Amino acid sequence: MSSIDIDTQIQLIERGIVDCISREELIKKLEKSAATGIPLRIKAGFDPTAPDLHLGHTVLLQKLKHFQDLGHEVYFLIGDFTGMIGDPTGKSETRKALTREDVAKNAESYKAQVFKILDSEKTKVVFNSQWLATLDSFAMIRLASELTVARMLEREDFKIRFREGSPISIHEFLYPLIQGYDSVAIEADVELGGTDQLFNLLMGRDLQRSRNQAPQVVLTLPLLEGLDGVNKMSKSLGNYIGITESANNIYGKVLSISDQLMFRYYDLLSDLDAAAISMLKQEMEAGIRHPKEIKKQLARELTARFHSPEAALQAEQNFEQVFQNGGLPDNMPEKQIVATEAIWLPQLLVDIELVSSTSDGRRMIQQKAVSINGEKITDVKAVVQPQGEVLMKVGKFRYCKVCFR
RNA sequence: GGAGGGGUUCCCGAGUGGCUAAAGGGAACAGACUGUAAAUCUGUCGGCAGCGCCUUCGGAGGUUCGAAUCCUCCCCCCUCCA
Repeated sequence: MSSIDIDTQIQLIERGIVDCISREELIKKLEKSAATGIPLRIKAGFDPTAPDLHLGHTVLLQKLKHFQDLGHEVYFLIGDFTGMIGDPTGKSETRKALTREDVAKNAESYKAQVFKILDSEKTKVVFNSQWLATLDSFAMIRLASELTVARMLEREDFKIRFREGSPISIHEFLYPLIQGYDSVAIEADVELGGTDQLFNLLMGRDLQRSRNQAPQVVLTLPLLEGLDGVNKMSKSLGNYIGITESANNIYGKVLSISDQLMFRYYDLLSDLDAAAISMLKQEMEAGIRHPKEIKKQLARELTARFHSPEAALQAEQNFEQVFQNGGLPDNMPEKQIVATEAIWLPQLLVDIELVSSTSDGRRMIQQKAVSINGEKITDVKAVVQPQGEVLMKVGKFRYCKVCFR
């Protein structure tokens, strides 16, 4: 398919991946594709409930893009059917069933975000309800007969929960089964997923084999740690950088990560090659470059990726102005407040959503975190006269311009 | 079906009649120090115009001057036996 030689292709594909099962099969598939001109089918599944993509997702999306750059075809699978079962990996919350409208809406939202990275020409968006909704119970039981409980318990997550006596619902066993069946349905050549998906991905191979298909090659990618540097990046933990966030947010959040985490982000997210990254590391360790400068470079790169180089520079200027020089942002949230009488400060803070309750506001004032027009307020009984515009600030990050009317 | 253990504030987890808005840890937030990094130190961490009042310990009732703690019924989870 691609005119690039196989070695170069493999090199690109293998960059940053954790598992490749198996390399030989991958090479064979690439060779065959090159010979026949038929692109490989690259599968990756996504949960239909969370259409807010963050940097963690982009690790996988970038890899899909690599395949597209090599001429292959991406099957972007939205698990609208499996979403109703709930992936047992990690959180065990039962998910509520989504309506058809929800799914359609989420899919649109996905597309808008995903094509910031993927090439829409080489992407097929598919829904697994297409083939799963018509799978009757007879077929389902037949599918279940292809696996054993012992095989299921090989999976780390199940093994641990079984050993500890935590509940495992029967339907959770169905999830890997169905995900594997998806691979059969679209005759995937390669499936990508996070390292936590390894078991599910391998299940696809098993089922494809038992149905006389060539087993898919499984590639796993590392899970990106969130801003806390400990847990994996996820929306529910609030430790994420969303790809649709403002340039200022992306830039600022990247700069707030720890130095240690910074190189992890370089490794997993940057377009710089390994040599360039280790050079940066050396420069930092030798004291030639300040870690903050290196972090700024990363922040610029990532901000530019989801916005533009110009926007990234602007975000940097904004950052320097606001946080390094203690200035004010160019555009901050504004709130209109209608009032005729003086407002008790904690109440005002609640009204403009800078704090969650007046008790909280009172605490912030006691902790010297509140300022009005740059002036620290320490009296919890303070009131604000409703005139003109005032700049309210709580802590380092919470700003609001209040316009009284 | 039988026997036993358990559900506490964002999370983990103490608490078995008043001194308990509830120990301790984590997370989070604020302040100091800084590079909006890490580490560290200090403080806060249910609500309320606040030294007092109100709402919280799976749910609903009850006993008591007083209940997270005792009783009754219900819901949910776990373990062992079948």
